[in-house]
Amino acid sequence: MSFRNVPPRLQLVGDDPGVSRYAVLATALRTRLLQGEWPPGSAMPPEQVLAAEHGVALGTMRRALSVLADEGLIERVHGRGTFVRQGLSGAPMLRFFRFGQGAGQVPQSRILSREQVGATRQVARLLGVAPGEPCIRIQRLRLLDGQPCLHEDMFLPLPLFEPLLHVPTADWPDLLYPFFATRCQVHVHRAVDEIGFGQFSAGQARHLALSPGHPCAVVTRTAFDLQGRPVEARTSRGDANAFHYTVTIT
Amino acid sequence: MSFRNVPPRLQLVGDDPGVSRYAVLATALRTRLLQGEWPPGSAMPPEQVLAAEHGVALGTMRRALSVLADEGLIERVHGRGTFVRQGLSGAPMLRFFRFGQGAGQVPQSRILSREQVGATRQVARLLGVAPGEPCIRIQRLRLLDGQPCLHEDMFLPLPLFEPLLHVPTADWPDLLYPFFATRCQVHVHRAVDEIGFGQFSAGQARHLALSPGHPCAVVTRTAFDLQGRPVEARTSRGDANAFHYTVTIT
DNA sequence: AAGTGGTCTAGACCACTCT
DNA sequence: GAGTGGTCTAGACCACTTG
Repeated sequence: MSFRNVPPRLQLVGDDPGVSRYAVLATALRTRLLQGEWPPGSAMPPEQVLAAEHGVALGTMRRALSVLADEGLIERVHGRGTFVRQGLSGAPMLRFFRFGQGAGQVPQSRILSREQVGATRQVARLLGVAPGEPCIRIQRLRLLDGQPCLHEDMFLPLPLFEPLLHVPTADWPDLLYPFFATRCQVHVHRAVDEIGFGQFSAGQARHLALSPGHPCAVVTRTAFDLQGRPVEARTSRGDANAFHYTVTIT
Repeated sequence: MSFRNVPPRLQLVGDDPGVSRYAVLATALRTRLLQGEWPPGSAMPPEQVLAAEHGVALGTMRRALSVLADEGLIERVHGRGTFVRQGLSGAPMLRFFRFGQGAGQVPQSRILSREQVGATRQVARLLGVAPGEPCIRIQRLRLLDGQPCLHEDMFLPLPLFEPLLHVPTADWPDLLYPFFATRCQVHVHRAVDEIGFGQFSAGQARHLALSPGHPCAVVTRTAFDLQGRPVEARTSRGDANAFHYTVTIT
Protein backbone atom coordinates (compact mmCIF):
# COMPACT_ATOMS: atom_id res chain seq x y z
CA MET A 1 0.00 0.00 0.00
CA SER A 2 1.29 3.44 -0.85
CA PHE A 3 -1.59 5.58 0.42
CA ARG A 4 0.06 7.87 2.91
CA ASN A 5 -2.25 10.60 4.13
CA VAL A 6 -4.36 11.28 1.14
CA PRO A 7 -7.68 13.06 1.68
CA PRO A 8 -10.60 11.90 -0.49
CA ARG A 9 -9.94 14.76 -2.95
CA LEU A 10 -6.38 15.81 -3.53
CA GLN A 11 -5.63 19.50 -3.39
CA LEU A 12 -6.31 21.35 -6.60
CA VAL A 13 -6.89 18.09 -8.44
CA GLY A 14 -9.81 18.40 -10.81
CA ASP A 15 -9.72 22.18 -10.57
CA ASP A 16 -7.78 24.62 -12.68
CA PRO A 17 -4.17 24.35 -11.62
CA GLY A 18 -2.98 27.38 -9.74
CA VAL A 19 -6.48 28.26 -8.59
CA SER A 20 -7.25 27.53 -4.98
CA ARG A 21 -10.25 25.44 -4.17
CA TYR A 22 -11.85 28.12 -2.02
CA ALA A 23 -11.65 30.55 -4.93
CA VAL A 24 -13.44 28.06 -7.17
CA LEU A 25 -16.00 27.51 -4.45
CA ALA A 26 -16.53 31.25 -4.04
CA THR A 27 -17.19 31.58 -7.75
CA ALA A 28 -19.64 28.69 -7.69
CA LEU A 29 -21.51 30.16 -4.73
CA ARG A 30 -21.51 33.63 -6.28
CA THR A 31 -23.11 32.19 -9.40
CA ARG A 32 -25.82 30.40 -7.46
CA LEU A 33 -26.45 33.59 -5.53
CA LEU A 34 -26.64 35.88 -8.57
CA GLN A 35 -28.99 33.44 -10.28
CA GLY A 36 -31.39 34.14 -7.45
CA GLU A 37 -31.18 30.79 -5.69
CA TRP A 38 -31.13 32.71 -2.38
CA PRO A 39 -32.96 36.03 -2.76
CA PRO A 40 -31.74 39.20 -1.00
CA GLY A 41 -32.43 39.10 2.70
CA SER A 42 -32.85 35.33 2.86
CA ALA A 43 -30.62 32.91 4.73
CA MET A 44 -28.19 30.62 2.96
CA PRO A 45 -27.82 27.01 4.09
CA PRO A 46 -25.50 26.53 7.08
CA GLU A 47 -21.83 26.14 6.30
CA GLN A 48 -21.91 22.48 7.36
CA VAL A 49 -24.51 21.76 4.68
CA LEU A 50 -22.72 23.76 2.01
CA ALA A 51 -19.43 22.05 2.83
CA ALA A 52 -21.07 18.63 2.51
CA GLU A 53 -22.81 19.61 -0.73
CA HIS A 54 -19.51 20.60 -2.29
CA GLY A 55 -17.48 17.83 -0.70
CA VAL A 56 -14.97 20.07 1.06
CA ALA A 57 -13.80 20.53 4.62
CA LEU A 58 -15.58 23.03 6.79
CA GLY A 59 -12.60 25.38 6.92
CA THR A 60 -12.43 25.56 3.16
CA MET A 61 -16.09 26.44 2.86
CA ARG A 62 -15.71 29.06 5.56
CA ARG A 63 -12.87 30.61 3.60
CA ALA A 64 -14.99 30.71 0.44
CA LEU A 65 -17.86 32.33 2.31
CA SER A 66 -15.54 34.91 3.78
CA VAL A 67 -14.57 35.90 0.25
CA LEU A 68 -18.21 36.64 -0.56
CA ALA A 69 -18.55 38.49 2.72
CA ASP A 70 -15.55 40.66 1.86
CA GLU A 71 -17.19 41.40 -1.49
CA GLY A 72 -20.25 42.61 0.37
CA LEU A 73 -22.52 40.00 -1.18
CA ILE A 74 -23.38 38.22 2.05
CA GLU A 75 -23.39 38.98 5.74
CA ARG A 76 -22.50 36.46 8.43
CA VAL A 77 -24.14 36.76 11.82
CA HIS A 78 -22.78 34.78 14.73
CA GLY A 79 -25.39 32.37 16.06
CA ARG A 80 -28.00 33.26 13.42
CA GLY A 81 -26.74 32.35 10.01
CA THR A 82 -25.46 33.62 6.68
CA PHE A 83 -27.65 36.08 4.82
CA VAL A 84 -27.72 37.54 1.34
CA ARG A 85 -27.28 41.28 1.73
CA GLN A 86 -30.18 43.55 1.03
CA GLY A 87 -29.45 46.44 -1.26
CA LEU A 88 -28.05 49.68 0.11
CA SER A 89 -30.59 51.50 2.23
CA GLY A 90 -29.03 54.73 1.12
CA ALA A 91 -25.75 56.29 0.12
CA PRO A 92 -26.39 59.74 1.43
CA MET A 93 -25.24 62.59 -0.77
CA LEU A 94 -25.09 64.68 2.34
CA ARG A 95 -21.89 63.00 3.43
CA PHE A 96 -20.23 65.24 0.84
CA PHE A 97 -21.53 68.42 2.43
CA ARG A 98 -21.47 70.18 5.74
CA PHE A 99 -24.60 72.21 6.20
CA GLY A 100 -25.07 73.96 9.51
CA GLN A 101 -27.58 71.87 11.39
CA GLY A 102 -29.25 68.54 10.80
CA ALA A 103 -26.10 66.47 10.63
CA GLY A 104 -26.90 62.80 10.22
CA GLN A 105 -30.59 63.15 9.54
CA VAL A 106 -32.26 62.16 6.28
CA PRO A 107 -33.06 65.25 4.23
CA GLN A 108 -36.64 65.75 3.11
CA SER A 109 -37.45 65.58 -0.58
CA ARG A 110 -39.53 67.73 -2.88
CA ILE A 111 -40.04 66.32 -6.36
CA LEU A 112 -39.92 69.06 -8.98
CA SER A 113 -40.71 67.04 -12.07
CA ARG A 114 -41.17 63.54 -13.41
CA GLU A 115 -41.14 62.88 -17.14
CA GLN A 116 -40.48 60.11 -19.60
CA VAL A 117 -37.52 60.98 -21.81
CA GLY A 118 -34.96 59.40 -24.07
CA ALA A 119 -31.49 58.84 -22.62
CA THR A 120 -29.02 61.61 -23.42
CA ARG A 121 -25.59 60.57 -24.63
CA GLN A 122 -24.06 60.96 -21.18
CA VAL A 123 -26.88 59.11 -19.44
CA ALA A 124 -26.81 56.36 -22.07
CA ARG A 125 -23.10 55.90 -21.48
CA LEU A 126 -23.55 55.70 -17.71
CA LEU A 127 -26.49 53.29 -17.95
CA GLY A 128 -24.93 51.17 -20.66
CA VAL A 129 -27.84 51.60 -23.08
CA ALA A 130 -28.24 53.21 -26.49
CA PRO A 131 -28.91 56.96 -26.65
CA GLY A 132 -32.61 57.64 -26.90
CA GLU A 133 -33.65 54.57 -24.90
CA PRO A 134 -36.65 55.41 -22.69
CA CYS A 135 -36.01 56.61 -19.12
CA ILE A 136 -37.83 58.21 -16.27
CA ARG A 137 -36.30 61.56 -15.43
CA ILE A 138 -36.82 62.87 -11.91
CA GLN A 139 -35.72 66.25 -10.65
CA ARG A 140 -36.01 66.91 -6.97
CA LEU A 141 -34.78 69.08 -4.14
CA ARG A 142 -33.39 67.83 -0.86
CA LEU A 143 -34.12 69.97 2.17
CA LEU A 144 -32.81 70.21 5.71
CA ASP A 145 -35.17 71.89 8.17
CA GLY A 146 -37.14 73.16 5.23
CA GLN A 147 -34.06 74.77 3.65
CA PRO A 148 -33.25 73.53 0.13
CA CYS A 149 -29.64 72.38 0.03
CA LEU A 150 -29.26 69.96 -2.90
CA HIS A 151 -30.59 69.74 -6.43
CA GLU A 152 -30.86 66.27 -7.96
CA ASP A 153 -31.40 65.18 -11.56
CA MET A 154 -31.98 61.45 -11.90
CA PHE A 155 -32.48 59.01 -14.80
CA LEU A 156 -33.98 55.54 -14.32
CA PRO A 157 -34.11 53.10 -17.25
CA LEU A 158 -37.39 51.71 -18.56
CA PRO A 159 -39.05 49.29 -18.53
CA LEU A 160 -37.21 48.30 -15.34
CA PHE A 161 -38.70 51.18 -13.36
CA GLU A 162 -42.05 51.19 -15.14
CA PRO A 163 -44.02 50.73 -11.87
CA LEU A 164 -42.79 54.13 -10.72
CA LEU A 165 -44.70 55.85 -13.51
CA HIS A 166 -47.89 54.97 -11.67
CA VAL A 167 -46.98 56.12 -8.17
CA PRO A 168 -48.02 59.74 -7.52
CA THR A 169 -44.84 61.74 -6.93
CA ALA A 170 -46.29 63.00 -3.65
CA ASP A 171 -46.15 59.42 -2.34
CA TRP A 172 -42.44 58.92 -3.02
CA PRO A 173 -40.43 58.51 0.18
CA ASP A 174 -37.26 60.44 1.03
CA LEU A 175 -35.11 57.33 0.74
CA LEU A 176 -35.40 55.90 -2.75
CA TYR A 177 -33.40 52.67 -2.65
CA PRO A 178 -35.74 50.72 -0.38
CA PHE A 179 -38.57 52.11 -2.54
CA PHE A 180 -36.88 50.76 -5.69
CA ALA A 181 -36.52 47.38 -3.99
CA THR A 182 -40.16 46.97 -2.96
CA ARG A 183 -41.73 48.54 -6.06
CA CYS A 184 -39.40 47.36 -8.80
CA GLN A 185 -37.37 44.52 -7.28
CA VAL A 186 -34.26 46.58 -7.96
CA HIS A 187 -31.67 46.19 -5.21
CA VAL A 188 -28.97 48.83 -5.39
CA HIS A 189 -25.84 47.09 -4.21
CA ARG A 190 -23.04 49.44 -5.17
CA ALA A 191 -22.74 53.05 -6.23
CA VAL A 192 -19.94 55.06 -7.80
CA ASP A 193 -19.83 58.80 -7.13
CA GLU A 194 -17.76 61.03 -9.37
CA ILE A 195 -17.02 64.43 -7.82
CA GLY A 196 -16.30 67.65 -9.67
CA PHE A 197 -16.89 71.38 -9.46
CA GLY A 198 -18.95 73.67 -11.67
CA GLN A 199 -21.46 76.54 -11.64
CA PHE A 200 -25.17 76.54 -10.98
CA SER A 201 -27.49 77.26 -13.86
CA ALA A 202 -30.06 79.96 -13.33
CA GLY A 203 -32.83 77.44 -12.77
CA GLN A 204 -30.88 75.36 -10.28
CA ALA A 205 -29.67 78.43 -8.42
CA ARG A 206 -33.21 79.76 -8.05
CA HIS A 207 -34.35 76.61 -6.25
CA LEU A 208 -31.48 76.85 -3.80
CA ALA A 209 -31.76 80.60 -3.27
CA LEU A 210 -28.32 81.24 -4.75
CA SER A 211 -27.23 83.44 -7.60
CA PRO A 212 -26.74 82.03 -11.10
CA GLY A 213 -23.13 81.05 -11.70
CA HIS A 214 -22.55 80.36 -8.00
CA PRO A 215 -19.89 77.66 -7.64
CA CYS A 216 -21.31 74.19 -7.06
CA ALA A 217 -20.02 70.76 -6.24
CA VAL A 218 -21.28 68.20 -8.74
CA VAL A 219 -21.67 64.55 -7.74
CA THR A 220 -22.49 62.20 -10.60
CA ARG A 221 -23.63 58.86 -9.28
CA THR A 222 -24.03 55.60 -11.10
CA ALA A 223 -25.77 52.91 -9.07
CA PHE A 224 -25.50 49.17 -9.77
CA ASP A 225 -27.56 46.18 -8.75
CA LEU A 226 -26.34 42.82 -7.46
CA GLN A 227 -25.52 41.63 -10.98
CA GLY A 228 -23.46 44.73 -11.67
CA ARG A 229 -25.95 46.28 -14.10
CA PRO A 230 -26.21 50.08 -13.92
CA VAL A 231 -29.70 51.00 -12.77
CA GLU A 232 -29.52 54.70 -11.96
CA ALA A 233 -27.69 57.80 -13.17
CA ARG A 234 -27.98 60.79 -10.89
CA THR A 235 -26.37 64.21 -10.77
CA SER A 236 -26.53 66.07 -7.47
CA ARG A 237 -25.46 69.68 -7.04
CA GLY A 238 -24.84 71.64 -3.88
CA ASP A 239 -23.10 74.81 -2.78
CA ALA A 240 -19.37 74.32 -3.31
CA ASN A 241 -18.63 76.27 -0.15
CA ALA A 242 -20.44 73.62 1.88
CA PHE A 243 -18.55 70.78 0.22
CA HIS A 244 -16.09 68.68 2.21
CA TYR A 245 -14.89 65.14 2.03
CA THR A 246 -12.24 63.08 3.79
CA VAL A 247 -10.07 60.38 2.26
CA THR A 248 -7.60 58.14 4.07
CA ILE A 249 -4.61 56.67 2.26
CA THR A 250 -2.64 53.69 3.54
CA MET B 1 -8.99 9.61 33.30
CA SER B 2 -11.16 12.47 32.21
CA PHE B 3 -8.83 14.10 29.69
CA ARG B 4 -10.80 14.01 26.47
CA ASN B 5 -9.19 15.98 23.70
CA VAL B 6 -7.61 18.81 25.53
CA PRO B 7 -4.84 20.74 23.76
CA PRO B 8 -1.95 21.94 25.92
CA ARG B 9 -3.57 25.37 26.29
CA LEU B 10 -7.32 25.57 26.48
CA GLN B 11 -9.05 28.13 24.30
CA LEU B 12 -9.18 31.62 25.74
CA VAL B 13 -7.92 30.34 29.08
CA GLY B 14 -5.44 32.73 30.57
CA ASP B 15 -6.48 35.47 28.21
CA ASP B 16 -9.19 38.06 28.64
CA PRO B 17 -12.49 36.26 28.29
CA GLY B 18 -14.36 37.16 25.14
CA VAL B 19 -11.18 38.13 23.34
CA SER B 20 -9.92 35.69 20.78
CA ARG B 21 -6.38 34.46 21.08
CA TYR B 22 -5.39 35.68 17.64
CA ALA B 23 -6.55 39.18 18.57
CA VAL B 24 -4.35 39.09 21.67
CA LEU B 25 -1.49 37.80 19.56
CA ALA B 26 -2.00 40.54 17.00
CA THR B 27 -1.80 43.15 19.73
CA ALA B 28 1.35 41.60 21.13
CA LEU B 29 3.00 41.51 17.72
CA ARG B 30 1.88 45.05 16.95
CA THR B 31 3.51 46.23 20.15
CA ARG B 32 6.79 44.49 19.39
CA LEU B 33 6.69 45.96 15.90
CA LEU B 34 5.94 49.52 16.99
CA GLN B 35 8.71 49.34 19.57
CA GLY B 36 11.07 48.88 16.68
CA GLU B 37 11.97 45.24 17.22
CA TRP B 38 11.71 44.76 13.45
CA PRO B 39 12.51 48.01 11.63
CA PRO B 40 10.61 49.07 8.48
CA GLY B 41 11.64 46.99 5.49
CA SER B 42 13.09 44.16 7.53
CA ALA B 43 11.82 40.61 7.66
CA MET B 44 9.99 39.23 10.65
CA PRO B 45 10.73 35.71 11.90
CA PRO B 46 8.94 32.94 9.99
CA GLU B 47 5.46 32.07 11.17
CA GLN B 48 6.65 28.70 12.45
CA VAL B 49 9.07 30.43 14.79
CA LEU B 50 6.58 33.03 15.95
CA ALA B 51 3.99 30.34 16.58
CA ALA B 52 6.46 28.37 18.69
CA GLU B 53 7.56 31.50 20.58
CA HIS B 54 3.99 32.25 21.56
CA GLY B 55 2.97 28.65 22.07
CA VAL B 56 0.11 28.61 19.59
CA ALA B 57 -0.79 26.56 16.56
CA LEU B 58 0.41 27.69 13.18
CA GLY B 59 -3.08 28.57 11.98
CA THR B 60 -3.66 30.86 14.92
CA MET B 61 -0.43 32.72 14.31
CA ARG B 62 -1.27 33.03 10.63
CA ARG B 63 -4.60 34.56 11.56
CA ALA B 64 -2.89 37.08 13.85
CA LEU B 65 -0.42 38.02 11.13
CA SER B 66 -3.23 38.47 8.63
CA VAL B 67 -4.76 41.03 10.99
CA LEU B 68 -1.56 43.08 10.88
CA ALA B 69 -1.44 42.64 7.12
CA ASP B 70 -5.00 43.97 6.81
CA GLU B 71 -3.95 46.95 8.93
CA GLY B 72 -1.20 47.63 6.44
CA LEU B 73 1.56 47.19 9.01
CA ILE B 74 3.18 44.18 7.37
CA GLU B 75 3.32 42.61 3.96
CA ARG B 76 3.42 38.88 3.35
CA VAL B 77 5.23 37.59 0.30
CA HIS B 78 4.75 34.00 -0.76
CA GLY B 79 8.04 32.13 -0.66
CA ARG B 80 10.05 35.06 0.69
CA GLY B 81 8.75 36.01 4.10
CA THR B 82 6.88 38.56 6.16
CA PHE B 83 8.11 42.14 6.01
CA VAL B 84 7.45 45.30 7.94
CA ARG B 85 6.01 47.79 5.50
CA GLN B 86 8.09 50.75 4.43
CA GLY B 87 6.39 54.09 4.64
CA LEU B 88 4.25 55.33 1.76
CA SER B 89 6.38 56.18 -1.24
CA GLY B 90 3.89 58.85 -2.11
CA ALA B 91 0.23 59.69 -1.91
CA PRO B 92 -0.02 61.72 -5.06
CA MET B 93 -2.11 64.86 -4.86
CA LEU B 94 -2.56 64.58 -8.59
CA ARG B 95 -5.03 61.77 -8.16
CA PHE B 96 -7.49 64.53 -7.24
CA PHE B 97 -6.99 66.39 -10.49
CA ARG B 98 -7.24 65.78 -14.18
CA PHE B 99 -4.77 67.93 -16.04
CA GLY B 100 -4.50 67.47 -19.78
CA GLN B 101 -1.34 65.49 -20.28
CA GLY B 102 1.12 63.74 -18.01
CA ALA B 103 -1.32 61.37 -16.36
CA GLY B 104 0.44 59.06 -13.96
CA GLN B 105 3.79 60.76 -13.96
CA VAL B 106 5.35 62.37 -10.91
CA PRO B 107 5.06 66.14 -11.16
CA GLN B 108 8.24 68.18 -10.87
CA SER B 109 8.71 70.44 -7.88
CA ARG B 110 9.86 74.01 -7.48
CA ILE B 111 10.42 75.14 -3.92
CA LEU B 112 9.29 78.73 -3.41
CA SER B 113 10.33 79.24 0.20
CA ARG B 114 11.62 77.49 3.30
CA GLU B 115 11.44 79.17 6.69
CA GLN B 116 11.36 78.31 10.35
CA VAL B 117 8.08 79.44 11.89
CA GLY B 118 5.85 78.82 14.88
CA ALA B 119 2.84 76.59 14.36
CA THR B 120 -0.37 78.47 13.64
CA ARG B 121 -3.46 77.41 15.53
CA GLN B 122 -4.72 75.25 12.67
CA VAL B 123 -1.33 73.63 12.09
CA ALA B 124 -0.88 73.06 15.81
CA ARG B 125 -4.24 71.32 15.96
CA LEU B 126 -3.39 69.10 13.00
CA LEU B 127 0.07 68.23 14.32
CA GLY B 128 -1.08 67.78 17.90
CA VAL B 129 1.35 70.32 19.31
CA ALA B 130 0.99 73.65 21.09
CA PRO B 131 0.54 76.78 18.96
CA GLY B 132 3.86 78.48 18.40
CA GLU B 133 5.90 75.27 18.50
CA PRO B 134 8.74 75.45 15.95
CA CYS B 135 8.13 74.11 12.44
CA ILE B 136 9.68 74.17 9.03
CA ARG B 137 7.35 75.78 6.53
CA ILE B 138 7.79 74.88 2.88
CA GLN B 139 5.92 76.39 0.01
CA ARG B 140 6.34 74.82 -3.39
CA LEU B 141 4.82 74.46 -6.82
CA ARG B 142 4.14 71.19 -8.60
CA LEU B 143 4.53 71.26 -12.36
CA LEU B 144 3.56 69.00 -15.25
CA ASP B 145 5.58 69.50 -18.42
CA GLY B 146 6.82 72.74 -16.96
CA GLN B 147 3.27 74.01 -16.36
CA PRO B 148 2.52 74.92 -12.73
CA CYS B 149 -0.61 73.08 -11.64
CA LEU B 150 -0.58 72.86 -7.84
CA HIS B 151 0.42 75.13 -4.99
CA GLU B 152 1.54 73.47 -1.73
CA ASP B 153 2.03 74.89 1.75
CA MET B 154 3.59 72.44 4.15
CA PHE B 155 4.48 72.41 7.87
CA LEU B 156 6.94 69.92 9.39
CA PRO B 157 7.47 69.81 13.16
CA LEU B 158 10.87 70.44 14.72
CA PRO B 159 13.13 69.04 15.97
CA LEU B 160 11.96 65.90 14.16
CA PHE B 161 12.75 67.35 10.75
CA GLU B 162 15.79 69.35 11.85
CA PRO B 163 18.09 67.63 9.31
CA LEU B 164 16.07 69.19 6.50
CA LEU B 165 17.16 72.67 7.56
CA HIS B 166 20.62 71.82 6.31
CA VAL B 167 19.76 70.40 2.88
CA PRO B 168 19.78 73.05 0.14
CA THR B 169 16.25 73.34 -1.22
CA ALA B 170 17.56 72.78 -4.71
CA ASP B 171 18.56 69.26 -3.66
CA TRP B 172 15.10 68.24 -2.49
CA PRO B 173 13.59 65.48 -4.63
CA ASP B 174 10.10 65.56 -6.15
CA LEU B 175 8.90 62.76 -3.91
CA LEU B 176 9.26 63.80 -0.27
CA TYR B 177 8.26 60.73 1.72
CA PRO B 178 11.26 58.58 0.83
CA PHE B 179 13.37 61.69 1.47
CA PHE B 180 11.84 62.04 4.95
CA ALA B 181 12.61 58.37 5.61
CA THR B 182 16.30 58.48 4.68
CA ARG B 183 17.06 61.93 6.10
CA CYS B 184 14.92 61.97 9.22
CA GLN B 185 13.91 58.36 9.85
CA VAL B 186 10.31 59.45 9.49
CA HIS B 187 8.20 56.82 7.76
CA VAL B 188 4.85 58.16 6.59
CA HIS B 189 2.47 55.28 6.96
CA ARG B 190 -0.96 56.83 6.62
CA ALA B 191 -2.35 60.12 5.39
CA VAL B 192 -5.74 61.79 5.73
CA ASP B 193 -6.82 64.19 3.02
CA GLU B 194 -9.64 66.62 3.71
CA ILE B 195 -11.12 68.10 0.55
CA GLY B 196 -12.80 71.49 0.42
CA PHE B 197 -13.41 74.38 -1.89
CA GLY B 198 -12.26 78.01 -1.90
CA GLN B 199 -10.69 80.80 -3.91
CA PHE B 200 -7.08 81.46 -4.78
CA SER B 201 -5.34 84.33 -3.11
CA ALA B 202 -3.59 86.81 -5.38
CA GLY B 203 -0.18 85.34 -4.59
CA GLN B 204 -1.23 81.74 -5.19
CA ALA B 205 -3.06 82.65 -8.39
CA ARG B 206 -0.01 84.42 -9.80
CA HIS B 207 2.12 81.30 -9.50
CA LEU B 208 -0.47 79.23 -11.36
CA ALA B 209 -1.23 81.86 -14.01
CA LEU B 210 -4.82 82.23 -12.86
CA SER B 211 -6.76 85.29 -11.75
CA PRO B 212 -7.13 86.12 -8.05
CA GLY B 213 -10.36 84.70 -6.64
CA HIS B 214 -10.36 81.88 -9.18
CA PRO B 215 -12.14 78.84 -7.68
CA CYS B 216 -9.76 76.30 -6.19
CA ALA B 217 -9.97 72.84 -4.70
CA VAL B 218 -8.25 72.72 -1.32
CA VAL B 219 -6.76 69.48 -0.04
CA THR B 220 -5.57 69.57 3.57
CA ARG B 221 -3.41 66.59 4.35
CA THR B 222 -2.28 65.28 7.69
CA ALA B 223 0.33 62.52 7.46
CA PHE B 224 1.03 60.02 10.25
CA ASP B 225 3.94 57.72 11.00
CA LEU B 226 3.84 54.07 12.05
CA GLN B 227 3.06 55.00 15.65
CA GLY B 228 0.18 57.18 14.56
CA ARG B 229 1.88 60.47 15.39
CA PRO B 230 1.08 63.34 12.99
CA VAL B 231 4.27 64.36 11.21
CA GLU B 232 3.12 66.63 8.41
CA ALA B 233 0.40 69.18 7.72
CA ARG B 234 0.05 70.22 4.12
CA THR B 235 -2.42 72.29 2.16
CA SER B 236 -2.51 71.82 -1.61
CA ARG B 237 -4.51 74.01 -3.95
CA GLY B 238 -5.39 73.44 -7.59
CA ASP B 239 -7.82 74.75 -10.19
CA ALA B 240 -11.30 73.63 -9.13
CA ASN B 241 -12.23 73.07 -12.77
CA ALA B 242 -9.55 70.38 -13.02
CA PHE B 243 -10.70 68.65 -9.85
CA HIS B 244 -12.28 65.22 -10.01
CA TYR B 245 -12.48 62.32 -7.65
CA THR B 246 -14.28 58.98 -7.61
CA VAL B 247 -15.74 57.23 -4.57
CA THR B 248 -17.29 53.78 -4.49
CA ILE B 249 -19.91 52.89 -1.91
CA THR B 250 -20.83 49.33 -1.02
C1' DA C 1 -31.68 22.58 24.14
C1' DA C 2 -30.71 22.99 19.44
C1' DG C 3 -28.56 25.22 15.81
C1' DT C 4 -25.62 28.63 14.02
C1' DG C 5 -21.12 30.80 13.04
C1' DG C 6 -16.26 31.55 15.41
C1' DT C 7 -11.91 29.78 17.33
C1' DC C 8 -8.20 26.58 17.79
C1' DT C 9 -5.39 22.57 17.02
C1' DA C 10 -2.21 19.24 14.57
C1' DG C 11 -0.49 17.81 10.72
C1' DA C 12 0.17 17.06 5.58
C1' DC C 13 1.07 18.89 1.38
C1' DC C 14 1.45 22.65 -2.34
C1' DA C 15 3.56 26.75 -4.56
C1' DC C 16 6.85 30.22 -4.70
C1' DT C 17 11.71 32.24 -4.17
C1' DC C 18 16.36 32.19 -3.63
C1' DT C 19 20.93 30.00 -3.65
C1' DG D 1 17.27 21.75 -2.12
C1' DA D 2 16.07 24.48 1.66
C1' DG D 3 13.08 27.69 3.44
C1' DT D 4 9.16 30.52 3.14
C1' DG D 5 4.14 31.49 3.08
C1' DG D 6 -0.51 29.34 1.20
C1' DT D 7 -4.00 25.65 1.09
C1' DC D 8 -6.64 21.91 2.92
C1' DT D 9 -8.25 18.53 6.14
C1' DA D 10 -10.61 16.54 10.37
C1' DG D 11 -12.21 17.20 14.47
C1' DA D 12 -13.09 19.46 19.09
C1' DC D 13 -14.87 23.04 21.52
C1' DC D 14 -16.62 28.00 22.33
C1' DA D 15 -19.98 31.83 21.90
C1' DC D 16 -24.06 33.66 20.31
C1' DT D 17 -29.15 33.48 19.11
C1' DT D 18 -33.58 31.57 19.17
C1' DG D 19 -37.31 28.69 20.67
